[in-house]
Amino acid sequence: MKRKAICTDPSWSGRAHCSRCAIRNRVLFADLPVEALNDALLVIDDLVYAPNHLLYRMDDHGHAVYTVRRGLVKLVRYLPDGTERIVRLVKPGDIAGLETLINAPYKHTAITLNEVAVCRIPLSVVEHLDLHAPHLAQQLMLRWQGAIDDADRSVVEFSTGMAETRIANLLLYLSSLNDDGSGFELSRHDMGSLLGITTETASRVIADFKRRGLVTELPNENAFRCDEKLLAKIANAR
Amino acid sequence: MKRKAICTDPSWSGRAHCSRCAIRNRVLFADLPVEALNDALLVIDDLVYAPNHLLYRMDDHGHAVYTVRRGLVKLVRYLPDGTERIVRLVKPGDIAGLETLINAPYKHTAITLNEVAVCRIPLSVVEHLDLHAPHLAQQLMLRWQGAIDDADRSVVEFSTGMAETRIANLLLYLSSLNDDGSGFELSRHDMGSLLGITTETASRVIADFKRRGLVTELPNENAFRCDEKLLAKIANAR
DNA sequence: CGTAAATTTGAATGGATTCAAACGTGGTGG
DNA sequence: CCACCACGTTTGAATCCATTCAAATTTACG
Repeated sequence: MKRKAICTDPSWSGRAHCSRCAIRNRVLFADLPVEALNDALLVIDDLVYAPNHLLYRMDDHGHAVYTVRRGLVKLVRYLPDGTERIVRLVKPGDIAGLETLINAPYKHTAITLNEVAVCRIPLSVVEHLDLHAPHLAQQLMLRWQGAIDDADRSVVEFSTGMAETRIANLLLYLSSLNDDGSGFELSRHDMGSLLGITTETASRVIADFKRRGLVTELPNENAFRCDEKLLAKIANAR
Repeated sequence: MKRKAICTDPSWSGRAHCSRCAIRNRVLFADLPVEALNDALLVIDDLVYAPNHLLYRMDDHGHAVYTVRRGLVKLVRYLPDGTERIVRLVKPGDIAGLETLINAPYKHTAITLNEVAVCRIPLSVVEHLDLHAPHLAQQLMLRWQGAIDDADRSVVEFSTGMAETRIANLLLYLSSLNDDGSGFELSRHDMGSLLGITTETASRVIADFKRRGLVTELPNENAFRCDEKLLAKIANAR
């Protein structure tokens, strides 16, 4: 049961996020006849997933990309011993599964961390638009570069130095994502597998930060209010 | 003093590597009038740099991308304390400085590791070709995805687990690059800053590998012959 | 041949992991 | 409503691994 094209439905509540969408943005919109756009967007699904839901699995060859509208998605690889390593996080405005555009199978397993709202865009839509709207290539380049930036951050900020430094960098990053201070909480386990440290170490450092007043817990579970000045000091120490 | 367009000079010795070039490949070649191509390629420089030469510096806004024809280039970030962290390696066929295509300043400092041969391609050439040869977009996507693959590798294989595991993964990767076993040697210091460990630890592990017969030194300096079976065992252990 | 740089090795320290147990919280069923 | 269980977090103690600082050794190079 396919719903109607959400992007062209003025009553759709997710409309506010479209300006961040690689497909439906001002530049692209201007180029295309409205009917053609509507045709293409008709098959875009808007989906809301519960936390810990599998979006796609590594090595599957998918036929869709996912633009995240709300929440966080983790891209993970499984190490030879079975433990999971989070390669990077996909935040609102990012696209997961870009590799399908070059006809490669998914290179990670994608799992929601929070309640996540995504637009599922079939490969055929992107290819169709690519022919009729050259500007899409530029938009896609932006997303691609964004993925590289995030990957680089995983190396430099999240996988380098002492556990304290990594946690501080992570907290600063997460709080840079949310203006209001909600929606981007990670379990100690996920922190660990994103930072390349154990769950216990993540817990110890966070507990220590709380005692030192660097972070204060919000009524919201696992949400923090961060003292950005002091955290930055830790992140840049040594 | 500009030399003539190397790509169109049949006597050029680097011609064999052109098939791996994003700009000058079969698909692209077929689409374009020869004269237009020659015009565009005229300003492409082929350059050979000594080891440890700076290609570009982070935060500079450049007007060129570099396709590597021979050798290895390291992309580094400098940590707050001044130490360098290698984010990833650029190998033959890869492009360094892709971020200039979205008009962003360079996101790393690029330094040659070996004697490196590159083609320096001005941004204007790429943009010019982009208009006249739509297939270039697909080629660029491939390079972009390649960069992401390498960044992911930096996280999963080079920044995760014990020092032994990381070194084993690195040696396997390096030996997968060279069929003949030459050209891709790293100093202990560079190994360390790529793997997120100290120079001493890198040295200790390599020395241990040599004693255990996992690698044997070649007359070539810092070049190894690896026992891939045994190294894979170490990389997948635990 | 002699000096600078890179590699190797040693010993002590420090930090993270491991294994274990205690604690808190949410949800289920009696 | 409470007892109980499952699950995530916290804490502890011992061990292991990597770092640090230092020195010895080798290699590169003028």
